[in-house]
Amino acid sequence: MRYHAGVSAVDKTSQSKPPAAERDRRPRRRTGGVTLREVAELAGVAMITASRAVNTPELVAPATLARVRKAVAETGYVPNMLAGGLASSRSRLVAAVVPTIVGPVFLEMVQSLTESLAASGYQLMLGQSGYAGSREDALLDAIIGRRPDGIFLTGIMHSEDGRRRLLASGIPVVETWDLTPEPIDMLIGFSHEKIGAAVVDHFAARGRRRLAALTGDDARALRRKDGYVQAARARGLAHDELDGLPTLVVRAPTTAGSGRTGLLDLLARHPDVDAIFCSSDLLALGVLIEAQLQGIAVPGRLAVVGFGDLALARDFHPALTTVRIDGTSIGRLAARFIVDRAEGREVAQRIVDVGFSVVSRDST
Amino acid sequence: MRYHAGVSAVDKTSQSKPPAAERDRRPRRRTGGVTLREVAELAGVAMITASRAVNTPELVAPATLARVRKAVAETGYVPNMLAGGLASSRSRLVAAVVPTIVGPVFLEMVQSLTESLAASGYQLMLGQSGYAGSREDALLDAIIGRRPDGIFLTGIMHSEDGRRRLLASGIPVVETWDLTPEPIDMLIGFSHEKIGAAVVDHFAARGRRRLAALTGDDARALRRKDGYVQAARARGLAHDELDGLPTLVVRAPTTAGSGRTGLLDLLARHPDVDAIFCSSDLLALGVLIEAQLQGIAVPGRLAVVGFGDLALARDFHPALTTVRIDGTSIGRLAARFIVDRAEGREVAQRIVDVGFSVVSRDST
DNA sequence: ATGAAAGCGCTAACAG
DNA sequence: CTGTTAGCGCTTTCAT
Repeated sequence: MRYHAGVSAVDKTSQSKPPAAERDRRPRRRTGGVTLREVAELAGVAMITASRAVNTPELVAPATLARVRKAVAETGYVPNMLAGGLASSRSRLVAAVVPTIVGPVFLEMVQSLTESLAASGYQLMLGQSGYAGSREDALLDAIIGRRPDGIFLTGIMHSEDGRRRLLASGIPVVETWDLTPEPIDMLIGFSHEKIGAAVVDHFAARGRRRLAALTGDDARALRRKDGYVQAARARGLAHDELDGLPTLVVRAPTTAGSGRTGLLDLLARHPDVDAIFCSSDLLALGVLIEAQLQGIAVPGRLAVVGFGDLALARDFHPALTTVRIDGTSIGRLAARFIVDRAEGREVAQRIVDVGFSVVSRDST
Repeated sequence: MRYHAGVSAVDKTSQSKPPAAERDRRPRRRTGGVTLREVAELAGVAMITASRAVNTPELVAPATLARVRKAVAETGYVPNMLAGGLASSRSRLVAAVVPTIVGPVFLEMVQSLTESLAASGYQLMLGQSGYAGSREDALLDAIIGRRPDGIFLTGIMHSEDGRRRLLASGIPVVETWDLTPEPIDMLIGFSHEKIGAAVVDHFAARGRRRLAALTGDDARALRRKDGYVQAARARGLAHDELDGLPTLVVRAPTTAGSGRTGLLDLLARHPDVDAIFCSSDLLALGVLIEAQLQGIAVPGRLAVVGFGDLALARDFHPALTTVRIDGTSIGRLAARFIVDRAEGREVAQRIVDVGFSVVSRDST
């Protein structure tokens, strides 16, 4: 349509008022949405007043507020939070990093985090690092570049470089799902070693003497296994010839399929095993499925404990004894920590051990 | 008080001197990070050149590029994408709305979407609408306000108001997981009715005559059930006295627990049922568990079909026949659509029916 | 290939 | 309670 004049035509722009759209002088992009300026003009107030009406209505006189609200409704104004975030250094964005979203263990946590944040007007950005943590570093730049008001990490950040960059960014960080004496910033976790020990207690209390472990090969699962083996040794439950316990390590992410084959493997090598601690409920479910198929009575001849407390663990037959982590609490607490920080409040307790529970059901 | 005391958390590379540090005129906040200006100064180029070196290195002379890169490395500069997004109207953020992240059906899709987007430098924002869709409207403002480069919707946006706002925002939208002749913008889906019909075919081909349905009460599951009942009627498989089929509707989200009680309910009322279509794999797994407990042979006396193709469906015994949706493809395709749009390319086909497949296993 | 100027849309700092 | 002013950090436009 319009040919961009732009050339010649000196046009000193006596910038008095918006010229009648007759000639565009310096064409600059306009995103095209309704802006606060238009709302303010329509309401007959200054931009900042319109801004206050939207963000802190309690600071605005009722009559003014009503006029601005009317203008907002008429124009369909939606605040540009990118601009707002830039001006105020508050993006109201929180980044979460999970190894993978598939695989049910972290879901409850992410769900609770999303909801709690949404309730405070924050939005979640999701990043997947992969179990290997390979993408973690690239993710970090993508995340820090968005200047989120908080970063939620599943697990501890081990890479020195990652820690440094996170620290340098000045963004509040919550590490979760593990414990360490030196978190980057805040920490909400539990002890994987203690879980292993608690499972040994559970088995021992039920008279099991021949413990075994079936575990995924990710770092935290292996630490649970180590805690389990240690505790078994301490109780004199270790196999002497093994200098430990019969253990089978399978590739993460774990599946019921590897649980099924894992059981067969384990029994082939150690037929007298009478208790298995699995590093995930899926693995444990696989063990239960295969045990049933093989006519191995659970809990009669074999006791099984899982990890994660899937909904299915309760509904299975036999119902699965498992270790429960309260993901909902972790998510909610993390959201509170981050929002508190973002709004300038001090977080009283920076390291929280949320613990775990062994949910005793029919499989033991 | 070690971290985040306000601005500078680490020693900022002994930068020579912030110019004109003494003549403070009007104090204004500084977010405290390294900015492009500092990089440019250190490299001895204009800001815009530094910007080009970072974003479009092919437009910059090699020597200049090297100097800028060095400055970036020395300062630890991370571009502020909020500022960049504001200036360029390209946030490189994509919003995804799912009913819930818990409940495994959408996960595969979200995972694939996240990864595909990340590969193109885009980040996912996650929003949960709840099955009722109640929060959908509030979510919409939160999303539009962030000016994402694309919006991914699980399901069709039905609310007129929502459609209007989405349209008005001018943001590319991908609706998924369903079909409609009039999508807001782009659509990647499949027919729930046809799924119901395909399951009837599957049962009929295996000689089943007494079909039943066990279904969650969310809209799409009910449409699958309707397609199922219609097709059964068309084949003369309907119960005359019921004017349809034995059907039990349970509250979403569905669980194995409701599958177990559902089976008992259904059989109590219709003992002759020989095939059940469940609206989710979890429900179907519950049916399998309870059937085994009751000594009902599957598939001998009862055939069972699920929906979603959980990993566990394959590993169960008997392995579960189920309807598979290729969430990975949907996610990948959606990412491509959105990125193409964001980068100004035209999307050739705006409506895609990805279909589904009935994965035949031992439960039928 | 590089640069100067002019904002993107909004809010923090002061005044009144 | 309302307004003025000056940017947040970056990229676009136009000009070398």
